[in-house]
Amino acid sequence: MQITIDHLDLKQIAESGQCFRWRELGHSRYGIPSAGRYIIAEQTPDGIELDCTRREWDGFWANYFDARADYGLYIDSIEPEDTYLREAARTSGGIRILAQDPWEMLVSFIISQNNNIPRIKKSIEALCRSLGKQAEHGGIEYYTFPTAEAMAQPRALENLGLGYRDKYLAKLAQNVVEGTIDIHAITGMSYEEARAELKGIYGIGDKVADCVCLFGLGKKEAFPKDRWINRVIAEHYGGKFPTTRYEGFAGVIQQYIFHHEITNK
DNA sequence: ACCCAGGATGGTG
DNA sequence: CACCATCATGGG
Repeated sequence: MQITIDHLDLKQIAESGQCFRWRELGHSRYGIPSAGRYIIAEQTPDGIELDCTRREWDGFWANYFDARADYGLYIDSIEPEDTYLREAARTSGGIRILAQDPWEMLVSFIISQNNNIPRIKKSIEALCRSLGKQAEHGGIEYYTFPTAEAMAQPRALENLGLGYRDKYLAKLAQNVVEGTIDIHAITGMSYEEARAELKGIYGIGDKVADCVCLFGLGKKEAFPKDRWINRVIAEHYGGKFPTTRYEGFAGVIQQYIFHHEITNK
């Protein structure tokens, strides 16, 4: 079905570093898995074309693409004299904050630490291929994201190229299986509560906690600061970014900056 | 061969 | 509080 929507550019989202499992099937055409579902999306002049029903769009994918939010308002709120940010929004204004699976975000962003995006994708692919379940959609074969139970099996995380992060993931998976970590409970928390709870998990600090909040818990006020963002804050904002101006959606602004940086340097 | 990566931890001053 | 070595691995 055809969706008419502005400020949604699949290519920009695919290279925005928030999703690691989109598969490029052709020019501006992607296979997208999420939470046990799968969709094929293609960019059109005034929106996107999806191989799902209206019911599936209304019930799941509209939320996934944050389609009910007005990103024009976010862009228009940018400080007019902030030429750097206006330029970032100009090159990256097609990004939306995807509502992804919290468990997948936890695992993915633990893997992301001190790592580069191509290798993050490879590690996650290896994880899914080894511990996920084989599935098929529209002739495309793929692997689902592994459950905590699968990842908690002894030696399950060996030989996947995860590096030193495997011990964080093993502990996380065990705690989720035991019930020591309750992801559903965290989903129901405020940003501040969820962030504090996430930071208590072995291997999760400020940055990863904010990524999970932003991409997995729908907390658009989260503003993850990685090396790129910190560099921009130092070079363009005198060491302090005015997040209060963008109250409630600073994470959207953060994505414009991040994408603008990694695609132009 | 070298530097770097969507950082976090544990130790030290 | 701030700094700092260390952590696996491989992309560029």
